[in-house]
Amino acid sequence: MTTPERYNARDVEMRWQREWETHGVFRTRNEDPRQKYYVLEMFPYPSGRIHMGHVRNYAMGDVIARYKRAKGFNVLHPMGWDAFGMPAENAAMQNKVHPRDWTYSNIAHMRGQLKQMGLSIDWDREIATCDVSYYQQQQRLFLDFYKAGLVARKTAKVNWDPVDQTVLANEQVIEGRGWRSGALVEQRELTQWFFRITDYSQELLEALDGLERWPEKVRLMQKNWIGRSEGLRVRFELTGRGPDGSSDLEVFTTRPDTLFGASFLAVAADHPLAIAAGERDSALRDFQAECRKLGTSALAIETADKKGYDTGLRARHPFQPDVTLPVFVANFILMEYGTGAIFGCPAHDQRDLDFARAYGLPVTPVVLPPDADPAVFTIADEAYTGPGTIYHSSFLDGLSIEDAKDVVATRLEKRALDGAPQAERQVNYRLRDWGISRQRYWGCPIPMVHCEACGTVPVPERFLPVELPADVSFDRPGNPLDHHPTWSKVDCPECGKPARRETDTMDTFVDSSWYFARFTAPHSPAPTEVEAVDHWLPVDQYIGGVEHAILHLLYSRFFLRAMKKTGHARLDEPFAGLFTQGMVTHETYKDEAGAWLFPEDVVVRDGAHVHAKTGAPVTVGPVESMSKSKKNVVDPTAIIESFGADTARWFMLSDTPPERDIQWTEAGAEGAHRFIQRVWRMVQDAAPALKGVREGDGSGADAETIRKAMHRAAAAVENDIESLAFNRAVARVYEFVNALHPYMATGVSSSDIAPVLKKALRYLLQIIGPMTPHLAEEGWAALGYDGLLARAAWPEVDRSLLVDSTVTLPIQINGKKRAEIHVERSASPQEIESAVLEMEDVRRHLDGRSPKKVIVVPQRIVNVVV
RNA sequence: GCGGGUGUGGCGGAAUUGGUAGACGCGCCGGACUCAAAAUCCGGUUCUGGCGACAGAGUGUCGGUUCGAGCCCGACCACCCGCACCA
Repeated sequence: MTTPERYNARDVEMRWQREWETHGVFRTRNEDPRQKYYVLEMFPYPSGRIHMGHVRNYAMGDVIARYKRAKGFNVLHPMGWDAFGMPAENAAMQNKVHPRDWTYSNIAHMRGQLKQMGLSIDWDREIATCDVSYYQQQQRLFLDFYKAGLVARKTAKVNWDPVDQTVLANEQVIEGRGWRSGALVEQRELTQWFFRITDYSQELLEALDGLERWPEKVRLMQKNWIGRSEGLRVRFELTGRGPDGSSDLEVFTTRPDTLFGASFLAVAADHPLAIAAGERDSALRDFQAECRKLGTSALAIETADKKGYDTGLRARHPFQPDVTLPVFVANFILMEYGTGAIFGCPAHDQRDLDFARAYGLPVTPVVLPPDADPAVFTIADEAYTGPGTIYHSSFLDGLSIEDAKDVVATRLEKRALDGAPQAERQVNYRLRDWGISRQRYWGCPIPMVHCEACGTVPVPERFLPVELPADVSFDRPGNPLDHHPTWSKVDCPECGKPARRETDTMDTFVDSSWYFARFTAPHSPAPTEVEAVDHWLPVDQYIGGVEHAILHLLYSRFFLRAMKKTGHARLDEPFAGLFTQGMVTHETYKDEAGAWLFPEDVVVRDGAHVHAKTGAPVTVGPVESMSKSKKNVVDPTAIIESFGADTARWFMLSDTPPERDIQWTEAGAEGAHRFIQRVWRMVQDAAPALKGVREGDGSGADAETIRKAMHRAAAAVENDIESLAFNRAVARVYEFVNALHPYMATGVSSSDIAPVLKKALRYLLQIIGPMTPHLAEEGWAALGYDGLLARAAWPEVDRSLLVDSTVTLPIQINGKKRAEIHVERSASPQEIESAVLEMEDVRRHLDGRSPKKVIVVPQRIVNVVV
């Protein structure tokens, strides 16, 4: 046996990457007549370096892309950059580098890193959302949406960071403070641009049912986020005029059946009625200020007492004219939901109960739990929200909750108050319109102009793109576009008089809401080419982190609908199949002083973790997802340079199911590398002898064994990749290699085996091709096959070899396995039964007893019951 | 609080969906090769008892259905994730 030198992964990988590129193997044409397959991984933010999460994500996507290509599909597998956003501006402020330069140099570096991974990407379709050619099309979409009534400008409460002088997204507010500045975030009323996503609430909800290849978890999260609830808007007549002149107060409720249990009304601190009342009551104003200050963090909500302020107003109960209810301003009512006002039924709502107890309001149960005694049933400190029968409720007595809701609604709908129905059935959603205004520089400018005479005027298409100015400064807080001396000065497109350009830019989630469509015709002078969108979408398999379960995935679903409405697409749903992969984790390390340590600074000596340089003891902490703050990160480049991309890819696919978190370990990486070396050695050792051999079936029992092994491996891996069970596919490859291994030494020179051995090695290379493409390509060439493996078809599977003609059946006696029997696959139950009862082992366990029953499941099991 | 998920050897995890629990990998133990080490190769590795054939126990806990349960049903425990004053 020859002992070749070790496999030099870096040389080999670079060589094949060049080869693929020269031959344009991964370039995809829209006109290709083969069936299409669109596989997409969520595109990265160009932070500067790829991390292990990217490696995992893109390794999975690449397996699918290469596999589908081998299966004869015309595969679209593009890559781009989610390139706008705050980090570029932070870098500009900290390092005096222009966001554009910072971003594009990051992209260049990361593109190189991704190419090192050997991904089968059509780089001709690469896009960055900060390219003018991209964002000008986005401006066009915005204008079309505007014309179609999908854009609104309205005033809303936003998180305002007083130090950075900018709006922050909810995710950027941590414990009530700006994530960057650490300043206490204020709630401000600002006029902002919105997309009318709520127009599609019902549709987005209903269509979730059709997304069968989405994780149930994500569909549920979206469903809860949209938050549909059916209820009733009820107007309560005030006994006098409200401070704002109103004569009634409208509340929203999902429990009209409990109306007879109402003991108060409450409105939000920002409710118009409350604001009007506050104008003549300074104590109320203080209370309102206190409410606004109240944090929205989980802890604040958990611990905050229910507080209220009696306005002195009284409202009439709709069905009990002589009963009046006090109207409070309360700290637990949200202006954003429903009408910003409720009626409180303490007996059947915990918050209302807490409130009622605090203010001494009556607690009247009106729903009697099943089997409860009405004479005894009382509410203590827990509201009753379960099922039951209505009582203490006049004409509703004896009805079910559902029936009572309907009766109340029907009665109040028919009754007029000030000439309008007193109540109206209403479906309410939690989903809010999508505020897209950001007071930032590094984003897509909103193509609008504010004119004193004409109002808000859209920029005409012929003036697009509205380009970001290059000369901006970051030497003071706030939006650099606002500080720019000339940029916002523009003539009104309608009247020609001096006007002001909109200086808000779009939320970066807008950029990522349609990039998947842009990939289908990335160089088009229009946002999309409808034919191309039609051809490629929906994405057959989308892969990314579950952290986007709501925002990005919901926005994209809305966006494609909006694009359909404006003629840029013809379908509703962007992603037919969604897969959310787990995170990459690593052990954490701390030194004696409690400071975090990088994994490369930690070594194991004599079974103990110590600092690599100082030898000081190191504490091993819990395994957590890789993060810079805890320093438990491993740089993919370091791994690729020492072990090669195939090792990194193989590791990421091995062992752990792709939806779960995977722990990166040094030992695991070495194990993966060992496998790469093993396959390489196996192929290289065999290649000289096999190169001239003609593939065939071989003859004899060993050849038969090999043939079965290869067809089974191919069938199994195919099945595993189709179901995204990469860890199982890996295990099947190991099994196959283990099965082949004993034959390698002598088989290559045996005329019985060599032909089938060669074929088996070809199968092996084709099977591992999607996962470790460089290794496979190297072996393909070594064995003398023509062309590139990357272009080769998936091996054909002979189904007849997948089953043996004989089977081994376990024999249980009273459910315990006691023996096995080898029988023809076709053996009849009767034959098996009599053979089993003859067996020595069986007789011994029967110990003279005669079986009560013998259960024979053909090709499965035999169970003898005594 | 509401919703969802997970629980299998020392570890990551398999188990054709009710039919041989622990595939495959990591780790560990032993052996071969070597002056030695690395690499590689061979063997072993759920636990308990036994030299052994073998026997007993075993998939978070308790109970149930079944000839047969990791898988189905009921009750519970632990951990993880999402949402959360949504009326």
